[in-house]
Amino acid sequence: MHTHTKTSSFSKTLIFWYLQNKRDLPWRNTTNPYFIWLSEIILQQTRVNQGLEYYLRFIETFPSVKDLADADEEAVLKLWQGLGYYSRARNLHFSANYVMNELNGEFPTTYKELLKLRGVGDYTASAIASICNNESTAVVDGNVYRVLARYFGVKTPINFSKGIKEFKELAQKLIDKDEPGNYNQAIMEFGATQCKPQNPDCNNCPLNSGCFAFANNTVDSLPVKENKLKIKKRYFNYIVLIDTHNQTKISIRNKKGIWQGLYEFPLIETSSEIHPEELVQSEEFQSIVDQHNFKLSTFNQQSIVHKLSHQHLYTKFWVVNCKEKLNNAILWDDFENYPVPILIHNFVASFKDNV
DNA sequence: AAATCGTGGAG
DNA sequence: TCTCCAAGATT
Repeated sequence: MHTHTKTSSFSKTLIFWYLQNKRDLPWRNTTNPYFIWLSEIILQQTRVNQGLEYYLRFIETFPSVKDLADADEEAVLKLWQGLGYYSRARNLHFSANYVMNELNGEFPTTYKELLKLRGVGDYTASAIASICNNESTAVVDGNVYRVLARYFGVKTPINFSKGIKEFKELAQKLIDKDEPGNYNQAIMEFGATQCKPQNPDCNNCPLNSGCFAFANNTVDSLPVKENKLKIKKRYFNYIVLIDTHNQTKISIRNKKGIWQGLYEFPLIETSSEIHPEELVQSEEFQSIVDQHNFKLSTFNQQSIVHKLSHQHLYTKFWVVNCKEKLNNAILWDDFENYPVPILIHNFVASFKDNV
């Protein structure tokens, strides 16, 4: 069989499968580029089940790109809370303003113009352009790597520039130019529900007759990913102040790194777990707490290990009762208005239950 | 160009 | 429990 015939039937089979098996998802009932953009940003590195409720909340809260642009960045982060990779939310808000101010409020639909939006890379620009503008720009996401690596037996590692380039070129050859949007969504949906990472049902697969990995029994080892992720351990000590007026103190993370733009309790980071006496005597603690007017009680003897993709945060929440009214503090009742990492959110939720 | 950015579900 | 990894982008 000639390659052209094989690739053509590959794409047609995918689209045929898709039209019969696609899930009914809200962003599949529109080609409004603003909505498609929202869905694509939300779904970056995020499962459909996790992103779905966020999408519904975002289109309800911000029905148009103008509504999003007019909002405070903090409000966008608050709506994003719990979804992770918070730069997506900040870039989303920045790009909404860019569309309003530089593009006269008209959301772009061409691959080239979409790439200019902060937070929109090759994948997202390809997705929106194919769905909203019928452009033959092939998407390459985690699903596409897997489907192509298995079907065509591509063993190039997918997490280095060589593999990224190679898979993009292959995907671009395969795209159905008559219906690029359907093709792109088809191969992703196929990867998500049929050609799954683990235990795919290969015996009941419309593409198994031409699949390299199925024929060679290498489904489990494709795609190839060279993972040398180093997990760093960090030790966080949050100072949870409680004063005589139902107040506490929070601060914003305004440096680069994790959780930029989110709030947290005053933080003392140490190089290892620290004893209460040592903590109380430290300069940092004394700059946060008035030396003569507090009583310390640890909330958790055992550190809470909060696991990020490449950091493990060994966290203790040190509850400190203050005997007078704090300055520059917020009411506990206002706490829920601030965007916070899920680690902080969970602590406050359990803390409330225990009081 | 490799490291860095969250969170949660599945097996 | 532990590992993988999910509609990636940025630097």
